[in-house]
Amino acid sequence: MPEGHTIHRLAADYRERFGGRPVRVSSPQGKFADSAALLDGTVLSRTDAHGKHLFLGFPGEEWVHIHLGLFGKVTFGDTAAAPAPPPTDTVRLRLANPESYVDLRGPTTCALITDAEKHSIHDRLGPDPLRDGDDPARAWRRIAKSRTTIAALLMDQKIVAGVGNVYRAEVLFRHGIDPYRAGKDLTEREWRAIWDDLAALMREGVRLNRIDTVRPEHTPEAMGRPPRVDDHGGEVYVYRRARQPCHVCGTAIRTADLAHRNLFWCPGCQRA
DNA sequence: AATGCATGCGCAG
DNA sequence: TGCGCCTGCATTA
Repeated sequence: MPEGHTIHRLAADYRERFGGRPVRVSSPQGKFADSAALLDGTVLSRTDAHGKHLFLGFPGEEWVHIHLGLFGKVTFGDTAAAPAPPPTDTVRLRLANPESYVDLRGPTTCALITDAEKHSIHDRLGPDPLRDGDDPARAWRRIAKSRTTIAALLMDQKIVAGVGNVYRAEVLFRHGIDPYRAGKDLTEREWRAIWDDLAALMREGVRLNRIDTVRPEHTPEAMGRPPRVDDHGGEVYVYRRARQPCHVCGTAIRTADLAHRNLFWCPGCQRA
């Protein structure tokens, strides 16, 4: 689940269901129990998201800092009709009010932090295409002088915040860029196009709560092919499609290990 | 039952 | 560069 769009969507959903009124806070699994007890019964005042970091604001300038990592999951439920299910022993954090509950499992981070600590997290993150006013030029200054591959740079949260393995693969495909090209060999125009595209794709991701990257002219209907939905729930060009034919040119999609993550690309459409 | 794998990241060396 | 950490699911035996 978790790339930046998921986190921004969660910030909105937590705020909508729990914002502005007292909330029950607990940690059935125990690792957040002390902090949960401090927060229990207080008001969730605001939420924020930057890249893959989620922040839940409580009185006294305190925040719950959540990072889902690779496995973290969040489940919302309605309790107006039926009571919330008993929390299992893996629920790190549960918020509840009379209408709703939300369970957090398996996060890399769930910690109570100060406003100053939150600021230092923002400081070490790059601009986020989903944050209004974030400046792509900040990322460009670093990309333009880097010998690192653009595939690695896009995953570096200090450079750009919120891009994960799916958006990385898909946006490079959409712009016909070889993932192994060095950052310094991109043009500023290419970078701006990537940034603008990420902003649009990720906004759509927030709205639909899934990742779709296939342009209208390449949908199965437009190309006269049978319908498809990739098994992670969206429609994509290359992500997890190793050895399958490219939807556009038919070349077999390639995969390689890049810093312990699977990279996918079409050697036909993405040339050096 | 055991294994492998996943949309992530921080740390040691 | 490799390792550990968080969990659930699908696949293999």
